[in-house]
Amino acid sequence: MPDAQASPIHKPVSTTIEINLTGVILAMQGDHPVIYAAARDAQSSPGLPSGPFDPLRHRTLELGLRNFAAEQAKLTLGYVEQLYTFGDRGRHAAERALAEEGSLVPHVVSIGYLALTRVEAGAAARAQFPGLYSFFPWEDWRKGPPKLIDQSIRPLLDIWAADHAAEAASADRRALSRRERVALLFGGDNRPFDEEKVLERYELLYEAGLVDEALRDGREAAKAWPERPALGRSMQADHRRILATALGRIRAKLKYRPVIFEIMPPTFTLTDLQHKVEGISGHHLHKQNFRRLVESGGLVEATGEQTNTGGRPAALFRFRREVLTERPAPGLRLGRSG
Amino acid sequence: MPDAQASPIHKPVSTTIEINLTGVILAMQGDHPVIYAAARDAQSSPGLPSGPFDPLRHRTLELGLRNFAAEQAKLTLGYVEQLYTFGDRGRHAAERALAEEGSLVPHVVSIGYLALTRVEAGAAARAQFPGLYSFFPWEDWRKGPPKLIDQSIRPLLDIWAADHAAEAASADRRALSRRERVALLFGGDNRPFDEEKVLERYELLYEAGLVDEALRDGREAAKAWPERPALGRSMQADHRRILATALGRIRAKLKYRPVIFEIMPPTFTLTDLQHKVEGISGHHLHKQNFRRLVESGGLVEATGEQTNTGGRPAALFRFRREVLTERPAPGLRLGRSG
DNA sequence: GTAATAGTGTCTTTCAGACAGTATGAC
DNA sequence: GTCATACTGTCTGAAAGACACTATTAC
Repeated sequence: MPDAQASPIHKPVSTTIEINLTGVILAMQGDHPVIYAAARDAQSSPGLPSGPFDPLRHRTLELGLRNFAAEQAKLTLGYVEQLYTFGDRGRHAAERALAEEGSLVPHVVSIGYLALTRVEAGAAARAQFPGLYSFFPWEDWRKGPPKLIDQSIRPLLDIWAADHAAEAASADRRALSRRERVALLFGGDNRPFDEEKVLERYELLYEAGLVDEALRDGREAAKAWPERPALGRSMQADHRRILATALGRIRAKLKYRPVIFEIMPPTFTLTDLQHKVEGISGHHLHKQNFRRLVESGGLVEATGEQTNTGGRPAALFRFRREVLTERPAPGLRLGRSG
Repeated sequence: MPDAQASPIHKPVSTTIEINLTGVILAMQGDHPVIYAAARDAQSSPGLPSGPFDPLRHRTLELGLRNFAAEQAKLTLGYVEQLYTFGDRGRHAAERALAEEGSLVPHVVSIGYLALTRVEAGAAARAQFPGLYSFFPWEDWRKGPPKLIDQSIRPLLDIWAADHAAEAASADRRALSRRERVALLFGGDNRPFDEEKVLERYELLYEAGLVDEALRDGREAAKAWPERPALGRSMQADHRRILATALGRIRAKLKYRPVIFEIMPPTFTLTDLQHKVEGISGHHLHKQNFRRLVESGGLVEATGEQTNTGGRPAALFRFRREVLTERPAPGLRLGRSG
């Protein structure tokens, strides 16, 4: 790596760079979170809407993303937020090989975005909106701890951690051992499962060679697991990693910003609201506490109308925009269980 | 990246794109936060360490940034985190003019980073480490509400908000009015000052034409304030915006991650810890509550040693690494005042 | 009535915020 | 002693978390 010591003059960059914009478009179908993802054909993995940023076509990065969403998913996005910029070399294995031989294949840096939208459950569109948890089955704790974790993930990760137990003892004290990381991220032993650490869990599984990232460099892929189970569906390129980032982000954000209402219809029942929040945060909530939080927190107000859907009619509510000006961080300071 | 049906083929991007990496390197000098920023000469505004990402030289984006920090600030960074990717067209006004005539001047997208480091207060280096609050004097509430806000900022923003009072009433109900935004971001009238909203405040001031962003497009610059006061020092390019992002991020992160210890020496007194946290978060803390939080939260442990610096000797503490594995979000759940 | 869904009342534990005090050193 | 800094004990009120109970509809 040539060091131009403190000189502010840099040689022109010798490979072309391409900026890829990729969007996670999240919606709810009933109580289940879904994302827009299309597969080229029945064989290939689904991919998120994406495309190259072109400063001549797109006035800003975000407008570029909105443009791709409109073209590919046929959706006009409302809420959009930038997540993270992924730039690891080897993002596309094929490109990498070429690039290292000095060709001019562009290096790709991708910027991930999260968009929230309301989608009418058109039956035709359903195939294009797979369930979010089909990609991360270990993240759905609404029916209690997923069996997948106890039956597959933890046993395999224990083997993976045992491999390094010896080194860990002598190693750098600043870094956590593999065993500690597994315990921290997947809970168990009275340790809580922190639903926000979606990306960290995904990266641990990737590091252990238990999930595939299509076309990524095969650093760890050689570590063969003869009886490796299918841990969720994979996606094109690094889209599954971007999706993990999105899920972690929105789970965190629910707690201090009223983003959930971007996904709710204009009026809704509190039970519906609770179920959708549970769908995203991935665990059950205590009903009474949820209602208290949401009502006494001034997040919603009754419309006066009611639904009738089988049992006792439910009161309809709407989002109270005024909270935005009343409280610094209006969110659903959600606790656990219920 | 060719895609399924919707918009399969994208034309090759016709302008070259350059990715700029820019780092905010934050340290403490005593109780005061400082950043690395160098000016070319006495006349020009200071700038953060930065440079173009070159995939042939830098294995990852972050390594590229570390490289520029080493070259320009002569610092080997420890903790580094990505902040945000800024891509507005017109990031460099001069470039923009050329690019719109179809020339091949690159469009610049910049990725901001935050790094935390310990710096020995070498007197020689001091000039290169200006105080953080010299760029955002309205963010330092340690001595109470800054007079600048009451004497300059709020009166000017009130004028700016009054300009739009009429439109606001009729306008889109989803958007907050100027008056509401001012009240929300700068507090007053029994509204709290939310110290995390650093970027939002900066952007409001920028929108109102009260702060300069060197070389940015002059959309709002025409709005002349005849008696405009100096609201903090400006920086090169969009560096001040990146700095605002960094300050907002670390103020938020302090509360749920033990990042402060990246800046602390290996052992420290609780008073010193409190003062440094106050320096970053920008307001005073209640002493007893702070100590209770930090000790009962298991964030620190006594070393058994003591200092003697004038008064009663203070017990020395060190960071307890074990919290990382004990609690999901170990931070200083700081309250207000003191 | 029974099943199904909606909604409430209140207790306990935890913890943030604030009070006012005591302890140990240099001089 | 006085000044300066370090440290502690305890009250209060707001919520988070959990308990069990009542209400209104369709059939």
